[in-house]
Amino acid sequence: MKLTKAEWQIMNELWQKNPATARELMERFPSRISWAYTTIKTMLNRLVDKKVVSEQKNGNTSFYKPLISQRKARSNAFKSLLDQAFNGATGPLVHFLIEEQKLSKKQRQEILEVLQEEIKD
Amino acid sequence: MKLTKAEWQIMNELWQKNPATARELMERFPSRISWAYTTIKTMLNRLVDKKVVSEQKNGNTSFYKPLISQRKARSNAFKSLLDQAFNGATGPLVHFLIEEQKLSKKQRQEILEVLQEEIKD
DNA sequence: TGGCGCCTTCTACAAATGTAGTAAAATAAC
DNA sequence: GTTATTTTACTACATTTGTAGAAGGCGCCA
Repeated sequence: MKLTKAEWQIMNELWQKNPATARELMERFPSRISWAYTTIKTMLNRLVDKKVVSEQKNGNTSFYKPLISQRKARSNAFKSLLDQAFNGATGPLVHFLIEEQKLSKKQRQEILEVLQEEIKD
Repeated sequence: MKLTKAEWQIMNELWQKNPATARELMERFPSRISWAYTTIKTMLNRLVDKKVVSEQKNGNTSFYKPLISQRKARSNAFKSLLDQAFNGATGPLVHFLIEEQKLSKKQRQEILEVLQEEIKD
């Protein structure tokens, strides 16, 4: 299930506050995102249509919950990027990651630690 | 400059064969992509509009060239993913990469080496 | 010199995306 | 109860994306 940019913004909050109402989400958005309330509702409706989010009414108000995990969504997005831009190969991506100085020294150090941990087995 | 999925398919070939005519690109596409010739032309036109590709006519025929490097395009795409799905943090991505077993042991080892090299300074 | 085949430019059109307004219904506040 | 506030459901509309057909122009061969 492919999420659009705007949908990601919604989902990113929804994963944090789960379940949430439209207004709650609205309030949580960083100030750079200033959508009309109805815009958020529209997005949520579409996400419900896409079966990415569930809607549960309590009285007149809808509560929304993510139906896919952030992990899963990330996995999908990651895989798309890989297929699309890196010909499906992790190798080039990783090389790229490293060579492009996308990583600060600190980040490298961090990864190194994770890796060392991982590799130990 | 954001590329769409279809645009990536074009660009992926164009980076390989540069410059290329629309028909050349068409012939290079893997069989799973079977676009009408005019579809390709449309995509190319849009890429030219977006200033991602240049068009040079030789007689009646257009030759196209990428105006951005594959590397740069990848960098952009990567950064978008990072912002969108990983809150801009490389850390989670890498964690994810590792945990999801996207990386073989060999790849991990390889990265480790690169990183160690890098960090030494 | 009339076709044939290929190239180009224009135009088209449905689906997806971003963004919201309106009106009516439900709820809260007095 | 009446008013103010919130929420929902519907509708709207421009842009972008995916996909391509139609029509006209040019070179080449019979």
